[in-house]
Amino acid sequence: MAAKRSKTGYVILGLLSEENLSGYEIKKIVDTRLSFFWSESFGQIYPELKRLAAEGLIAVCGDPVSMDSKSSTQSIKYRITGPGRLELAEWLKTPVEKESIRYELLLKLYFSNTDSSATMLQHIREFEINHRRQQLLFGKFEDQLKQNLDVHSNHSRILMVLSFGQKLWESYAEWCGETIALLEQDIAEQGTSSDE
Amino acid sequence: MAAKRSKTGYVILGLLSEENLSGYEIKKIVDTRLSFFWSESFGQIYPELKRLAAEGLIAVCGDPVSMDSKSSTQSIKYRITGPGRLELAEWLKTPVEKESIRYELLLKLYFSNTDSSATMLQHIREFEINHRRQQLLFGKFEDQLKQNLDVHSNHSRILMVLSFGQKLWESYAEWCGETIALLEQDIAEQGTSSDE
DNA sequence: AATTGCATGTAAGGGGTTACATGATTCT
DNA sequence: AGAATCATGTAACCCCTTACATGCAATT
Repeated sequence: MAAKRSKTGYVILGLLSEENLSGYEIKKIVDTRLSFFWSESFGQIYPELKRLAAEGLIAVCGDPVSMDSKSSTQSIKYRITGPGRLELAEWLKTPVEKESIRYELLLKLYFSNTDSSATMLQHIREFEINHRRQQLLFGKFEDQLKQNLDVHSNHSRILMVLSFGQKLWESYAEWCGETIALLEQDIAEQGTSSDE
Repeated sequence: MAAKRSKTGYVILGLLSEENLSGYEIKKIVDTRLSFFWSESFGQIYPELKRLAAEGLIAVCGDPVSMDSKSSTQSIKYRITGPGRLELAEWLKTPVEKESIRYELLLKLYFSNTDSSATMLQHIREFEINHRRQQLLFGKFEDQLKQNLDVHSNHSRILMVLSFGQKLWESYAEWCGETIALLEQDIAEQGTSSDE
């Protein structure tokens, strides 16, 4: 248990605990499988990979056997080490820090007034579209996961995470529907007075 | 419409658009009324107040009436200016940036496996407790708001924001209940089958 | 008189995004 | 050959939190 490290480090350890990956692949996975509750950028991943390697928690895959399929010569694959697994396990035990969530949409809505109904309507519609896209992905992920339950040893945990996302996104959808209706009503009532 | 400023600036402008406030009061309001979807720290607020004042978007309340008495010797109240209101209105129109949400709880759950069920159970119970506390506040806020509908001109908007929070927190509660049950089941099964 | 709370402020540092730079590989 | 994509890496910058410092006010 080294000094407090950034969350990025644990994401890397966590993903490497399942399979050997390159920085690029890690980024891709985060952007797809974890995207609805996490994000990382290259600017964090690559330096952190070097840091973790320097600490001996991960190591470059030197084995020529893993060069099988389509892996290219320039891609640097890492594997997790014993100390790395320990570090990951240790982190899992530490209390979860309070998440600080910031919804700019709510901020705008909070400070808006009746004469900006049209604008807010537009914002919420956009919010709805973006999130509906993600909502569709949940179904796909779930199907994929249930098809090969044996690939990931922790598939039940992943299903729990997915369930969290589904519930949240359902809330989003519900709220969007209701709020859009309210705003449209606002606009209709306002129809008599001046508007842009 | 000055250069792109931090969100803090708009929070300040938004709150000042309703009433004159000091930095300390702004912090208190954010920590209560906005806390479930936003946060600010003094380190952001005070410098931003000065920046906004320098740009002429807000100004120190120089009310000579309250200066003579001892009421406001140390507290510096600000008011929004005409340009400030314009800037706020301008920002309301700009598209909402994609929120980047990070749930460390989900990260841990995602990387956990069957032999850390007890730990995860603990994490989720803590999550449940923390969020149930907030959930109780929603009711209070709603009551307060409905009692004095005339105080805030934009009470309907605030109700929309509250509704968002309520739906989200209901999802949290629901998910916690289900997931805790699953984990308890895991642990029970693991207890009977001695070891692996 | 001393402690606690109110209120403003600053400095350090971390965490994270963005933009840029550089090659290699693959596709057309 | 040229374009697009893959892949690694770095540097600058920004936002934000934390910790600290200060002084006034009210309380005990």
